[in-house]
Amino acid sequence: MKRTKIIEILKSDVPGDKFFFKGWVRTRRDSKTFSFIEINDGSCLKNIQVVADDTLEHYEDIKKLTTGSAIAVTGTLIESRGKGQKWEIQAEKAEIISIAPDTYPLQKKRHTDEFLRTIAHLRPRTNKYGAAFRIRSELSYAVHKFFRDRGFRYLHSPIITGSDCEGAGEMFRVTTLAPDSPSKKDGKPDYAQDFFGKETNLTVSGQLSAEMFALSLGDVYTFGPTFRAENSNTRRHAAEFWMVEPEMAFCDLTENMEIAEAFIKYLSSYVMEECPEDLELFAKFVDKTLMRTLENIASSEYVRLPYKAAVKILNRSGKKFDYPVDFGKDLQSEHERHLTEKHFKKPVIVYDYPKDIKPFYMRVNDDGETVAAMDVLVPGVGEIIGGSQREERLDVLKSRMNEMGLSQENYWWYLDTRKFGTVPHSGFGLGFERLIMLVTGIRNIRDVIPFPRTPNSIEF
RNA sequence: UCCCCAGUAGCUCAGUCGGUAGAGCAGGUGGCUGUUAACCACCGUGUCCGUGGUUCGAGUCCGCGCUGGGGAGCCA
Repeated sequence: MKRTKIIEILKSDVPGDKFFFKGWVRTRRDSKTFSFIEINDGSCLKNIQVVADDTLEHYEDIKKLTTGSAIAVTGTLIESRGKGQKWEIQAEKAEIISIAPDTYPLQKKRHTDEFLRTIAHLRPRTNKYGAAFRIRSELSYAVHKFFRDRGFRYLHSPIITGSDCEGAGEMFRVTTLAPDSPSKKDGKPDYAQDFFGKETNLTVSGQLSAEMFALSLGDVYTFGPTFRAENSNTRRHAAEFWMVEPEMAFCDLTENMEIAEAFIKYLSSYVMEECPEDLELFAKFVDKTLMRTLENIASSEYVRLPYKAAVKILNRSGKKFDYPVDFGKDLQSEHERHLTEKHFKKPVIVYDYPKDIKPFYMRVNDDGETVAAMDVLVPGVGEIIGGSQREERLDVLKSRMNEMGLSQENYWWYLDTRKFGTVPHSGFGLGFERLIMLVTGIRNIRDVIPFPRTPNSIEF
């Protein structure tokens, strides 16, 4: 008999069908002449309750089934006589696959997130983490669907990069040189002897690649791992995370913001539509305001706020900030939080930032002091998207690179696109983990990625 | 990297004024019951994070270190 997943069994609308299924025991309750076994196979949040009578073969062994054990069951679907579940399975055959010893760390009670992080290899077997990672999977699909439906092409940008400065923070070095290699030059590793013949790192962004392809295929996006060697110790940062980076040709900042807003709205609607059961768990146990937040994210008009206007609002707020607000200074977390959580109480897109605090590739505005940058700020998570219209004018781009001390030689291929058929284009980066935090209400990035990499932490 | 907080049984925590550690859950045994984090009775459990100090005496006070968490910066 073919195995059926529990999610399919529970979709039944008539009793009487015979099923064969496998899973892990979540809990067992014994009665005089039979035993209730709740089984979960990870296909959905719900367990299926199995009624195992003492007339079954190996019933003595069935009574030894502990939480975490694995079992295969053949039985008939019947309407449950108890409360709490519609269906249950009257077992005809129960075959024990393995018994988990009583040292199994997951118990039938609530554990702290901190403890579960120490057993990251087992935590997806809990309701909460199972739900989080099913949602993560569904949202990955939704990302592809959103872009594909709009005619975007999916680009695999490289993980190893030779660009010595992608401009987004500290990088992890990639090398095949032995640590004690004698091939040193002026006390530094002699990269000419290295695998690629030059210094290489893990990528901090697929943007530059995406620009090249946007200027060829039109609309493209990347979706892959990204690495930052920053010594960041916060609940919002990881050294390895996944980023979605669309890049659009013939697209200005306004259209860029429209796509960013539509993207977040699509993803939050998608998860409400496709993952109601898993979402309900988070609304119940993690964040009581989650559904209201999601409705807000999915259906409110996002505020468009020039940086200068943001500074004005903050200065007039009457609120004492730890850091002063002033043109030319970047907005601090406390400022972003005030705008999105207190003042507007919904997502806010701040744009046209001072050029001195932004990277070389952002397009200089006509005022000469701001660039066409935008950040999407959401309540609770903060910055979830950062993007810009890219500088397409060769002369302006070159002088910006000079100002910032970047070598044009290393970017000859990047500059080529401004030489040959340059066009206005724009793009942004969305932190995928931050999106999952937003839609689940989970407060720590370490709990939305299977095996988190953070400073001093890479056990799994 | 900086600031703040925490570390006690397998897990979640309590521990008074400095006087030699205890509860729930989990586990074991028995009972009961179409049960729902089942219930009832009984049973065991400790490098009190490590290290140095103060003290007659330290889980408790002080120094240093380690680990974890929160906030800040960096950003997605």
